[in-house]
Amino acid sequence: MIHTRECPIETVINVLGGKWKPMIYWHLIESTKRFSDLERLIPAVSQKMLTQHLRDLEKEGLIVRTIHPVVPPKVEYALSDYGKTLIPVLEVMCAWGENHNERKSEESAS
Amino acid sequence: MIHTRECPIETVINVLGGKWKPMIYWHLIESTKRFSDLERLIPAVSQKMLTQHLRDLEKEGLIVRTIHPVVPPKVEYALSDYGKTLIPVLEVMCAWGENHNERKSEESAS
DNA sequence: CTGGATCCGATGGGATACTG
DNA sequence: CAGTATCCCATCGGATCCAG
Repeated sequence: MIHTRECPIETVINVLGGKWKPMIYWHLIESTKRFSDLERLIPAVSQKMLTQHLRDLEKEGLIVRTIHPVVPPKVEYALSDYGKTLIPVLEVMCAWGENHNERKSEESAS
Repeated sequence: MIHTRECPIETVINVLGGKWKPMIYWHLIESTKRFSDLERLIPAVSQKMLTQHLRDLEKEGLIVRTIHPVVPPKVEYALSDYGKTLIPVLEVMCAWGENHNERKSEESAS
């Protein structure tokens, strides 16, 4: 089978490109979170998008979804070992992004 | 003035998030390019999106647009000094993206 | 608590035609 | 050569309602 492999940079953008994916991922770096935790930590996200983005990240193998068979339902999301390999990438992106925001602030203040 | 500063990772995604922006940027790393060069190098991109993405990248200060007042028109696009600071970020993203694509290829081959 | 289903507006991007 | 203008469709994301 022939893979018309996409540009690797686009790959990263596809993986993190959803509106809330970076923030979801960011919170999971700190620790495992429940669905309701993420809702609380990211108040502006809708249930629909939170669910959808979590499914996307899971499908890419970056996070692990654990269902505890209890009542009421308890579902936890955590970075997979593989997902953790993205952390250094995030840090580099983050550093540049912060600098870029600084730059735009100064420019609008001039 | 208060800046509600966006997540730095989202900043990077906003800057590179257009469908063709990574590829445009990638080609400009190698050397200055004319509009028609980019059209030739990225055959699938429409004139509209190429123009729009180039304007976006210019607005962010990453590339410089130079108009040579000659007939026929000649316009060149080049990375700005500031734009070059993104190169290391791109390389990190690219490395991870390649690995991720590999991983998905293997998984679909199993 | 953790979703799924549905509807709807906003945005992104493609196709085509036209212009200095 | 290097665009601009217009129309159109697909996808994204928000709001709301429903369910195990």
